[in-house]
Amino acid sequence: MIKDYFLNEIEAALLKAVADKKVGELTEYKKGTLLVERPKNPDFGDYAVNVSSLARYAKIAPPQIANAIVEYVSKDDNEYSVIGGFINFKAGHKILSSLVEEIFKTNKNFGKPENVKCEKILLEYVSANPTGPFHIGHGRWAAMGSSLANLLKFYGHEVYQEFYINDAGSQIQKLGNSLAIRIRQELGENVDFPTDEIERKNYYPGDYLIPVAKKFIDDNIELLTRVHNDVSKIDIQLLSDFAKEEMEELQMALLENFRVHFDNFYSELTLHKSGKVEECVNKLKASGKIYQKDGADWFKSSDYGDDQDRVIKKADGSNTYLTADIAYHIDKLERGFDRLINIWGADHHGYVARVKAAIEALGHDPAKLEILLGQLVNLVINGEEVRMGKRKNMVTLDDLIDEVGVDATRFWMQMRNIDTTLDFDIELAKTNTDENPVFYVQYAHARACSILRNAVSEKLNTETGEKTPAPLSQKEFDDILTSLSADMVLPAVDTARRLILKLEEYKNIIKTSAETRQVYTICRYVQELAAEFHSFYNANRVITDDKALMKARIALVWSVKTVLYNALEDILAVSAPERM
RNA sequence: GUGCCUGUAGCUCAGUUGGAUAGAGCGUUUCCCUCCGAAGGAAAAGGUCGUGCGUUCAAAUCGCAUCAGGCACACCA
Repeated sequence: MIKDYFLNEIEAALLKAVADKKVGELTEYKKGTLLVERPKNPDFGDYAVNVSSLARYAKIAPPQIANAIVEYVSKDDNEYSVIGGFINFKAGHKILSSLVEEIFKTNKNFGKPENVKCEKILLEYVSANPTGPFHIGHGRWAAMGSSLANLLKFYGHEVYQEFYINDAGSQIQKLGNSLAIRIRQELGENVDFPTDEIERKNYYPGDYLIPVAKKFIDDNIELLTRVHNDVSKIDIQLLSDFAKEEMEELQMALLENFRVHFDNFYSELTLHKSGKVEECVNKLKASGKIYQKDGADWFKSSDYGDDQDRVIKKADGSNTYLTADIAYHIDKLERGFDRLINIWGADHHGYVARVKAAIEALGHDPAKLEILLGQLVNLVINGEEVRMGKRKNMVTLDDLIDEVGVDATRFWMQMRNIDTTLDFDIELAKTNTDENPVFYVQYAHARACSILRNAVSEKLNTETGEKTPAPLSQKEFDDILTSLSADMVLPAVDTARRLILKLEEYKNIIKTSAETRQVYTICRYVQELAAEFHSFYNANRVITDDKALMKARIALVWSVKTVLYNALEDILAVSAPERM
């Protein structure tokens, strides 16, 4: 990266200057104390280093230090200038043109860091209950999680994506009971969900079980005849399982449509059935961190930083949700992953301490578990926030995608920092295309493709009917793609410095984005690159009579197209159309 | 009451382990297509970085306090 190159030059020069005692009283320099930054004012240069922090040891003024360092720098065709305590750096043509060559050589792999220590990562996200359709919040985790997986893989890790199905517990009974009511309604009985608020909480009154009820009736004509349409005679477990499977199918289909591809769906139920939960409880008991109180078994999680102890086995002998979750995380670790990354909604933040506590109590390293807490999504309709909840007529993720499309939904869901509450303005995302950043970026890609098409197409004058030959023959164009050298880019460098620097930035964005798990920086980057490209396009003609210049600019356009495509399609899973 | 997240332009948000004149999009105003996609570009206006103290050469960034909003505080899942 250019910034690394620059820092290396500065540090090497500084060490030489120190050795020659030219930096006041400074006698040693530890690499890494100087930081490269972006000058606020681009006129100063492309990158800068502030040496002021050395002043207290050198006992001379920062400008003197800066000048001393620059004396020792090997400049090549790059520019170095000193303003105050800053050493500014302006990349020369060599660096810039070879960057374009690098994009051509690496293509799909442009920006992939080298020498990454590959970790085997289990990324768990969404993990919804199979009791209903996804709501909008799930969409955020689905989009972010799948893109994070793409990013981490590209970065060089091995990523296994898993969805934990919460298919155990009382909620499944609730689901079965709710389906029973819907079936009875379909069979013509005059029944409905309880109107009492507290009673109603034992049911899922959403409309979504109506089609499930219809399907159940179609599939079970014999059974219904046998019981004379008396639904109460049907085993409730049968209804629960039926509804659960239907919901799971719906969820899985939606995920695929949303370009989210899990490697595994892990059923909580199988965890209980396999005895792993019980095994886990026994191990915890053996560790001596369990005590009895009020007839329940308590885990002393407060010994590991939790603010209070937690029940692991209820007085009635059944396990809590936490118990299964502990067993699940232990199972993940035993499957040999180096790192577990979970995306959880912020409403689950209370669970972080207790799960980590249990991991530690069972002899594993809690630092292996990394939990990304995401703030929730608010839906904004007509400028008003609509609280999301599991209630009737809620807007489902499915509805949202129908209205807005997969591309826009994915982009909007991940364009904000995970720490901030996301306001999803449905009107804005669906009606107002020009306020939609995803269109802006896609437009840049389509425009780049269009220029590349025009470069090899003959032109027809609609008035005279005359044809002018293509600016470049297909062979000339292919030659650029197959054997572009840095020298060929040189004619375009002066008018494209900002664009090339922005392309270069992609390498750094990939690195920091992957290391901090913040995919939204890629959404921002892609908008910035699009803006630079639009600006470049308006200021410079790509297809011109100067063939060398044209080829150089074609190479740039191709580079932009490639980087946009890689970021959109391969990481964000947003389509990069060639025409719009 | 306790814990976590947030507070930056009229609105939505950036601000890279503290650095030069705090940035972008939308909205407002003014320009730019006989020529590669105007779904675009160039420019202007718009700020006490919630507030107050502190740390230091330097604070939107770090610490403390405080105000405001969100989320969570189960032998539910």
